[in-house]
Amino acid sequence: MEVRMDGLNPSGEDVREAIFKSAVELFARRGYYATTIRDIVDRAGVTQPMVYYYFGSKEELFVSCVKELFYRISCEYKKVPMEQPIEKYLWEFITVGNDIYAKSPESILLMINYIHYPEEYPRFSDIKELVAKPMEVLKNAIEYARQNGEVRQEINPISASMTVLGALTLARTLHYIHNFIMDIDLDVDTEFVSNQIQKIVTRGILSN
Amino acid sequence: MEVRMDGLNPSGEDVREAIFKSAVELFARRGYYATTIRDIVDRAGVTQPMVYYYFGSKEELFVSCVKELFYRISCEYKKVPMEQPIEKYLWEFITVGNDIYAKSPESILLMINYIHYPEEYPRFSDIKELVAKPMEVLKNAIEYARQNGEVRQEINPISASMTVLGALTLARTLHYIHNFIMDIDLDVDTEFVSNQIQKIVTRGILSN
Amino acid sequence: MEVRMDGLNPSGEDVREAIFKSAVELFARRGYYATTIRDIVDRAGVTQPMVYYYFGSKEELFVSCVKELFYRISCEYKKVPMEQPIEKYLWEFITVGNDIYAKSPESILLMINYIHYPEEYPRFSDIKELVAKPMEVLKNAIEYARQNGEVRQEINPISASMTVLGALTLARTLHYIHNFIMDIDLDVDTEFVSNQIQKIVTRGILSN
Amino acid sequence: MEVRMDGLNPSGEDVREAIFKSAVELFARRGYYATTIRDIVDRAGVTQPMVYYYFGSKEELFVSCVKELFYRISCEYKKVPMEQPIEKYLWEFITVGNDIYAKSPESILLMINYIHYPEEYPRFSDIKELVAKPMEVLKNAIEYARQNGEVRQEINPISASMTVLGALTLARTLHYIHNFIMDIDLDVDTEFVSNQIQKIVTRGILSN
DNA sequence: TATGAATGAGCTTTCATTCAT
DNA sequence: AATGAATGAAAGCTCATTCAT
Repeated sequence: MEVRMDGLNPSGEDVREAIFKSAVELFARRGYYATTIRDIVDRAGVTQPMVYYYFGSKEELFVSCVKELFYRISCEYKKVPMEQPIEKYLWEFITVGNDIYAKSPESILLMINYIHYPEEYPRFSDIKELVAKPMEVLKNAIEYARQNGEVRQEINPISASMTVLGALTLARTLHYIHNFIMDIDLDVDTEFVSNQIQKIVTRGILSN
Repeated sequence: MEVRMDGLNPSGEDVREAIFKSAVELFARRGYYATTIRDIVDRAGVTQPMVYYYFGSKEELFVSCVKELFYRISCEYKKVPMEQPIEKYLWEFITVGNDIYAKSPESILLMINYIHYPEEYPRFSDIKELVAKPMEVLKNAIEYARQNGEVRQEINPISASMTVLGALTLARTLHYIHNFIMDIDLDVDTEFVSNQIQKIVTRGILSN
Repeated sequence: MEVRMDGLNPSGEDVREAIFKSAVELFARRGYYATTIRDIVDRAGVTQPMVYYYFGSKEELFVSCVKELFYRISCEYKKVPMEQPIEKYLWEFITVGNDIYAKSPESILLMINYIHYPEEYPRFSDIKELVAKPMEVLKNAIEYARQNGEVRQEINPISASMTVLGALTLARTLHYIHNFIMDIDLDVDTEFVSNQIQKIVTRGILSN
Repeated sequence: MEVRMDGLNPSGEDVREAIFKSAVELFARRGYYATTIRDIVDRAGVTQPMVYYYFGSKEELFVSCVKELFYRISCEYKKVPMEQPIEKYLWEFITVGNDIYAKSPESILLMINYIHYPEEYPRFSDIKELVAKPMEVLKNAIEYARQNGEVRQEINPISASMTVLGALTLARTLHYIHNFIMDIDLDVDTEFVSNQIQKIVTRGILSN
């Protein structure tokens, strides 16, 4: 499997890419079991055996998607510099997630779902560390601020980061449901809610 | 013709109950599509047609489960009295959820999953209001405290309740994954984390 | 199984009668395999096991219906007196069938279907002679008229009776389809068509 | 890559054809509901999913069969030239049907059954016109002869054609039952009976 | 007589996957 | 690198029938 340096895809890689994209969207919206290979290839405009040629099986295709997305977002999160007030850090961290969600809600959704679905998705040990990465990045930043005395001692960094990510997760999910699936009672403006979450948590953890 | 005190039919309702219980557990852990009627009846120790006799179809069985669980937890949440400091209210609210989770994690999981799974589960318009209920109960309490001046004016009650519920949701899910599915990196002590969440949010929203 | 002399039915026989009636209607319209025991008992307002109590099985219920109907119509046909011009006889014979069809199209339909459906219905050797009876009655009348010189020698009575019954059968079926099932192109006035059939066949077989 | 002269796909269309043939035979003999997909594929020597690959569903397979057969026979009937004495026309018309019946009784049976079975078969509006076609062809010929004065004015062409087709239908059905299903009392020689029917009807409708 | 509850067998249909080309 | 055709296994569901009362 030849490694390519450029961003362009020859006809061959186009097929692979089309499958990948279509798979992410469908796995995200419908889940692993409710998504069929036919759905994926129809949307991608390719034939069924191509999935097996490029990815080996449905499961491997799924793993590829999840890994790739978790890897990408971890990278983005890591770019946020820790050497700044935790208040600002938090906001930038949240913004990174919001931007990705805005660009392709499915990417975020797939990750959310994967976490919130104990057994629905196939679980693979080599995904473990990837799944925990984003939360770890945030935890490290809060820990760092706590060592600086910026954050109260009694605050447990992992719980704090869980609070932030859990809140965002729910907000984005409800937003998605409201906008794309059904008119549930809660209309969520992600921008505004994100801001509120940041305010609440910041004040909740700051020292003075 | 044995007479029973509980109002249930001698054997009839037992079968129904067994199916229900087994369905909640499996739907919660595996999701709707990955759970088969055969799985459910095998675990319940009954035969397939019984599902159709008592519930009509897989979908109706699922709806029954979700409705019932959302209804039950809403009732519990509503019992928490609003006429007390928001700090205490929050703690009691969180405790109610934790207790249910402790008793039957699957019940909570199913509700969590149902919310976090845009299209995986079948969606039914008559579930809408039930799904939104728990969050509404919490929102009303925060709104009430805000009108009392206990909570800062700039705090938006819906966002605050989303923060609480989202955080708890993620905490419980990670706990479940860690304990029941796979040894993911984050070992979560729900008691402790709940306490932290309550602390952070309380401080984050209180007036002074 | 007590034999009853009167036409009244006690509550017991009511159930049996209700099942029978409902069965005839449904078997006639939907056929044997497309009619379920549930359909029958629902329409009859009784419970499923009653069918087995009174008739033993679905098949036996069906046999009862077919036998009974063929027997009844044979009796009616036999009442038409042979000692009259074949032209008049034919008309009376046709009229008997039309009257029954008018009163309960399903009775006639069931017989028609049973004949025209080689394997759809279960076949039972003891039904054989009953099925052939109506045609035999007509055949005998024509044979009688032929011996009298009223009908041409070259006419084969069985073929002639087949012509009459086949024509009537098709007419009634198309009438039924048109009126009860779907607006097929051929609107059939049974009275008028019967008259035509009688005219054509009479002239077709008469001597001079 | 073997090239075939008949335009059919090497193996592909063979499978399709085998399913079609087997379906016609079984639907004709047993009816729609008593025929299972398993029966069809077993007889055809193919696997179950092939039915869905080529026809989409049991119902669509059935529709294909009925449509195709009605279409074929209509075409044959239309080939009989109207510009000849109605006596000869009738004979040729009858012969066309007899030939097809001789070659594959099931084809004719399926059409007969479809007409004589009000609700047993699924009914589709787009089959309506096809079903009425053969009778229309015959009706037109008789109408034509009537305008020429060959047929009496008081004869209604539609009733006359109903007489012919109904008679033939019954004759063929009884023949089929006698020969293929059970030894019913009426042994029918289709050739002879057809001849009789033609004689009776011809004389029945002719002018002088 | 009558019933609510229960069942084994079998139905149509779909799925992930592979083969021959 | 790509495809049309094919398949074994299993899904959701229904049916005629029976059991316990």
